[in-house]
Amino acid sequence: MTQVVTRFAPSPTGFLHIGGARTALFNWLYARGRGGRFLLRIEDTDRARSTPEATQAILDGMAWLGLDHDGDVVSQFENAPRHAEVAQQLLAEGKAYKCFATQEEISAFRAAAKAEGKSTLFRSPWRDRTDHPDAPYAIRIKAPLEGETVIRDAVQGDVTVQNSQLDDMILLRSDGTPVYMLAVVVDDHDMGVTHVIRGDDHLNNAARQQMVYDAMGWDVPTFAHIPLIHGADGKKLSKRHGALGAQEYQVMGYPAAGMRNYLTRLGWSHGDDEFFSDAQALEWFDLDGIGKAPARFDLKKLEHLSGLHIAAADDAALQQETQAYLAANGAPTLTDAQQAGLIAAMPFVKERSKTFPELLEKAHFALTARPIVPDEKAAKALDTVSRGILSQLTPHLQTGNWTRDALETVLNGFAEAQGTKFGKLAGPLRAALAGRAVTPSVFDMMLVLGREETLGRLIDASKGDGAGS
RNA sequence: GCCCCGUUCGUCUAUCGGUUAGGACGCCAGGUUUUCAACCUGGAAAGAGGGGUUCGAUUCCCCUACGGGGUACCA
Repeated sequence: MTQVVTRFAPSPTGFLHIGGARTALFNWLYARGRGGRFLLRIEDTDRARSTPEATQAILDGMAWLGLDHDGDVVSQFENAPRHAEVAQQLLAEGKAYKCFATQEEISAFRAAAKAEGKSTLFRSPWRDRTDHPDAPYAIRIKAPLEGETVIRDAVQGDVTVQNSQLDDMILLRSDGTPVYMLAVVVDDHDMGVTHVIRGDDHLNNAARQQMVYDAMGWDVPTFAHIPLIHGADGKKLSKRHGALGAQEYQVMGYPAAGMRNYLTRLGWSHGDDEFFSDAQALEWFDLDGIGKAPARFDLKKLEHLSGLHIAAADDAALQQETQAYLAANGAPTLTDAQQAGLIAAMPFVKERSKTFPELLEKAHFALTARPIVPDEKAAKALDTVSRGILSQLTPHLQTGNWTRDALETVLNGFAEAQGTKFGKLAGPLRAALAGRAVTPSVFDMMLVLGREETLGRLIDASKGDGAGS
């Protein structure tokens, strides 16, 4: 049993696309779940469109998602000499030939063929000629004219393409540079890639690529062409569907674990399992669980899974990720006091938040120092009557144990004495302690804050300090 | 134009000839409740259309429709 080797091979022409992120994730899952290797190759042969910034953006996106690769990042462009060498070998073996047709001739042919409604497949007249002129030439593969090529795809099944539908593709351009179709095959072979998991936009091309494998006598890797992700309207994902870049989801505050879970489940299934850990995904992921139909991106479900992952995550890890979220947004870093407050509040805020901005909002009480400035909704809860009640309550909290049970006894007793229920007290208390209307339980906040801070805030509020009234 | 692929609730999906077509998100109605989140109970909601094959089709085959992809000296 040979070791599984997968690879992710993006073109560095922009950020890490959400679809690309999923492709990378599938490759990562497949390799890592089997003790294999996951490689990264940048397809930068298009010099005009490739930029170092884009490469970095892809690396950053993968880092956010926790998709670590093995070995160095491979530059396809740097392998150009090797690609040319393969083309020359094929030429020497008579499996490829020199084509002197100019691009003008070819496009003129195609235009004419199209006008007549005939096949635009270009049949080079140079395939069998030996009377070569002294002129620039491209190297074309000598593809079989008859028969069929079948791609044994792990997701799509056997896909048969008639060889008559394929022409002799160019291997090396007349300027000596290799074409992508040659480069992928050579690189994948040289890198020892055993499983090519990629978008199904490459499915048809796989037939042409297979011809190169065959001509070189190389083993064809296992292909798995996965359907692309579509937008909510079923059309190809584009700008109008919202965020396309994987990292935009980090900026919006989704946890990487939630994103991994969601993306894994999008177009792949393991029975009815919806919410799972990385360990489970690694154990369960397999090619035959991948669907053949394109899936639509659903933000609501991502949000739901994100909430479950935040709730299940380790406090310290969440602390780190929350700060990374802040950094990704260019927000000021947390002070030491805020960090301490956040970690103390974490157990109570994580189970009620779906995203980091929501978590931060609910942790506001632990991130802010006196005097607490209430927001609009909180201010409404701190009217004159409420402030009066809070000032009456304060003395009751100056003695006794500072435990949940003790506090419940005090507050419920106080409410009863006031002829009301604790529910009526909660609003003003919440507003006084957090300056917000949406927070964790008031008891939890009091415990996090401690007696001194709690009393200070209650006194502030009952005096109207910071309330702006 | 030609070629390839796809099509189960609004969405993600299960089903691998025989099920009251299951689950999840979302939605609706209740419940719980100190806000939010979570949670509990119940509900509405699907096999694109048409032909076959078969005792029996969501499942196998064909056609149509719709969607996607490919058809470059782009990647």
